[in-house]
Amino acid sequence: MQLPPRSELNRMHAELCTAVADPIRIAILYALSDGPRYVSEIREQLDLPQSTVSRHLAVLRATGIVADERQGRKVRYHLADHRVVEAIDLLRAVMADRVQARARSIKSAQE
Amino acid sequence: MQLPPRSELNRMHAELCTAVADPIRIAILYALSDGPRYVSEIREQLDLPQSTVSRHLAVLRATGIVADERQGRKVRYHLADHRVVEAIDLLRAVMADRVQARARSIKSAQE
DNA sequence: GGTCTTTTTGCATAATTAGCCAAACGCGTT
DNA sequence: AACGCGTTTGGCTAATTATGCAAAAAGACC
Repeated sequence: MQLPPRSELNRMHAELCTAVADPIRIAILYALSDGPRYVSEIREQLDLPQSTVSRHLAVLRATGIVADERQGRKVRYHLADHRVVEAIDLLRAVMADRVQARARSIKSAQE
Repeated sequence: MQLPPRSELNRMHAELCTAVADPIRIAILYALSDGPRYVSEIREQLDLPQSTVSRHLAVLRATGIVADERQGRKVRYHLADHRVVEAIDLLRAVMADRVQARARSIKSAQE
């Protein structure tokens, strides 16, 4: 099998990025980074309609970022690859730096 | 100044992720990871309409991922924070592993 | 089979985004 | 000031995505 062309790889790459580019999905990923969770636990923690949580989990599942396993009538989700959380942590650090820099500049402008 | 609530941080975080969640922007970021580039160079390398490249650069600029500086009539762009490329590299590795795993499973199914 | 619990899905609506062409803008040159 | 080059933006269309409610599925238990 030959490798896909670079543009195709970029498309798949973007698909992966798109999956983590949502506030709710980010919250879900951080919840899962502490360990496996049932859908109901996530729903409770985020205080969102069941269907909303389920859809977002479906997006993450479709891209292979998380995996699920039935446990009786519940479904438990867990991270499939921890590097995804590492990646969004990196971006979060970038963002945190920016927020902090902005706070500093506001403060100095007030003095 | 007090920190924004977590949901607000997640929203900003997602904004950052959204900015990198596009095949063209990923290609641009990789081009810039080698060093600063003029818009015309990027346009040429990616073989896209000028306006398309410009819009994507505007998205990256708006989120602070890249910065620009005029050089005569040209505009040169460069990465503002190298960690963004590190982050997408991590995701690219995850994707590459998945592509490879799929290739292996196809191959073994053919045997 | 009927019922309760947990999760997913159908459907309709609202909002966001990409894309291109053509017009405008900014800057250097004559 | 007129022209040319490089870049951005206005305006429109097409496509994608999120959302919530209500209905359906899947499993456990009687």
